[in-house]
Amino acid sequence: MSKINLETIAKELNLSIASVSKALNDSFEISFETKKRVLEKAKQLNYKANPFAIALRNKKTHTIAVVFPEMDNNFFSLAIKGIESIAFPNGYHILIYPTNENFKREKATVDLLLNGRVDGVLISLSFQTKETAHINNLITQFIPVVLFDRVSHKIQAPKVITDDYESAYSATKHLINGRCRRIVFLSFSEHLEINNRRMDGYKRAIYEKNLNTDSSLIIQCSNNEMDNNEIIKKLLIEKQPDAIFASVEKLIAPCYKNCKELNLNIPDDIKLIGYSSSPIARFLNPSLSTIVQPAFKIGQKAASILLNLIDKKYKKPHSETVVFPSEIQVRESTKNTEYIQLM
Amino acid sequence: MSKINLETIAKELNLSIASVSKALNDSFEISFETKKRVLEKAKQLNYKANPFAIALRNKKTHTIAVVFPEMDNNFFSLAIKGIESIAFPNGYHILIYPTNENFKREKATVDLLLNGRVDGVLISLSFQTKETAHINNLITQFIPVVLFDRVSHKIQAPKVITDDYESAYSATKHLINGRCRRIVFLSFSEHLEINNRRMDGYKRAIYEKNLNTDSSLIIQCSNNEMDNNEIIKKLLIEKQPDAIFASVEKLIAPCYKNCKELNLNIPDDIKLIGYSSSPIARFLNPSLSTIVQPAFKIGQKAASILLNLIDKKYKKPHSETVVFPSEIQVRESTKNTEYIQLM
DNA sequence: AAAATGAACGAAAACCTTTTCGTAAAAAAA
DNA sequence: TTTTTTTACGAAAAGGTTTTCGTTCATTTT
Repeated sequence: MSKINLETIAKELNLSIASVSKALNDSFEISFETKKRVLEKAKQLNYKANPFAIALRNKKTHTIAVVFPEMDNNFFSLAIKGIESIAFPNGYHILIYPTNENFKREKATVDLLLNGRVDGVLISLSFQTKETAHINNLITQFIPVVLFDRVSHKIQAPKVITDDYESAYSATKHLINGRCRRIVFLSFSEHLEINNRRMDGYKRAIYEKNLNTDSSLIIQCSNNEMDNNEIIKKLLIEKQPDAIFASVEKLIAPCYKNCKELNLNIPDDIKLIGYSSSPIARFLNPSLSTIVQPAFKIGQKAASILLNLIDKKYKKPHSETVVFPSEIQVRESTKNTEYIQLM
Repeated sequence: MSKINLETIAKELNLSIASVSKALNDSFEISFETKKRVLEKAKQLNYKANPFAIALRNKKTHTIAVVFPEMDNNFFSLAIKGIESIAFPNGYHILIYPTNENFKREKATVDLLLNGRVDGVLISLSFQTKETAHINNLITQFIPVVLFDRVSHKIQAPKVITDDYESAYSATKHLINGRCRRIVFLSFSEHLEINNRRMDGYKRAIYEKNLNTDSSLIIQCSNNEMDNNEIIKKLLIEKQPDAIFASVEKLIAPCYKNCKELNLNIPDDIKLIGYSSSPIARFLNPSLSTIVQPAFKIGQKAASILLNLIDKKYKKPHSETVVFPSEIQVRESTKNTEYIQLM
């Protein structure tokens, strides 16, 4: 069965290709009669417009790309779900490019997108990303870009983030109020501004209470699961912290694991809080106090800004930063059971 | 800055468009000298080939689609990660189409793919899908399709699944060995064959031990979180089961929740096991016994079969079914603590 | 009745690339 | 030297669509 195109329909109806195209696009130049005939014939022949011919001609792909660090990550899954909830109803297709937290990979994919494959790009930076020239290239080529969550001030584009400084400050204060004095901050990537905003929120709360002026309780983690496991085990033994603040979700599991192995009771011996988008944090043992980002909303907002950018809905060059509040959910892992110790 | 195309390069070098194209594609027809000049000029002008023109001309998109039920789902996230690990190194782009477990949505997206936007499609059926004509349409149009996890025998295409019957049988036997007699099976979608394979494995184990001949302990769940919560609460009260077997991950959280609310101790009062791809099942309270599917591998295998299909690597019409084994991980939620009751 | 307007459609260019086939000149063979 | 082969390149078609600009014929206006 050979391919059905406009010419096929045109020939069958003794029309020109132009008229068939116009009829299908409901142009005013075509009579009602003819439109009807064309529509019928198109349906009868099961005609499907070739999306590449359309994209080539119209310079519009109706496709966006999402470049993000990690596929198996509750936050990004939810964010992409939010993106999709905006993109699909607006007729946009979504290409995904997980970078696996790898800068080279991120740069390679962004470079790939310079050829006009997509109308716009949503990006959340990788663990390793320190320079952002590759992304600025996109912008230079007039490809709309919106950053979300892991953003950089070096990129002049709209950004959608959460109140990282404030939420980290609150979480740390929550720990301090729970009588914690040696609070470890598990830092993720020192290059990422989101990490530093969270760390600054932590530091602020620490300094406010004059807890420890040195930063020996700020622990740099890696992106490697095994390494992190060792780092956390070592820290539990050497630093003797009374609380851990995990700046990203993936650092939480090794905390549970090592506390269990070292016979450290959460929350009696050590309290634990962390950023998390897992729906089952409340069923962990003990249930985990979390800072929850509105991942779905972040995705939605980022996507809708991107679509507006694509459709040139903004008068002036546009690079607002939208900040969503995170929510702290207090559970057992930071519960104060001091009364037991008093007995 | 106007768009750079082959013509731009051709004019600058006093060559024809044809020669430039051939040079860039390293054709034997072009001299080494000329190739070098073209390559240099292309780099200098920052030339990027238009992917749509190429796709139009070559009838090859280097893009695949993944149609799957749910974005925020550990299994599918991991499976897509596996897909990506094969697709990207082979130069394929990935379009994602979550259906949100909705049949209309699934059909609409599959219909969308009939226009040749992609070279092939990976599909995992939605909760609601009972008929598969839409997918067979794809195959009729010679668009390669590979099914994974949630497959249907009505579709003649390669399939990648797990040993659902066997793993469900083993899991049920594990519960029976733990002295469970009233084992509830939480069925997900009665239309999905995967659900029925798992249910059959459960039934087999039940019948083998002559536990209950009626099927009143097979509980049909929905895709709605609130509904499922009510269903499970009701079942715990009315059926008084001593074990629950959750056929999908999303039914596990409401089990924990309602057991806690009804003061049912897991595993003393009631045991719990379920299919899950969550990395933190072992940190739940109590830690969850799981049946783990090799989600990443499933994605990889499905993708590599699809790419072979696209490249026509198979001599004959190809519709093998690849079955991966699942792994049962026994943890506290099914631990036998009978000795406590003996005391 | 002549002129102006409007409705309905077609020809052709443009979007950018690849590939077939043809051609000219240079090199090799006769 | 003449003929054949090889090397290196160009012209043009094809892939499918949209859009601009004509053109024709019917209708309305003066």
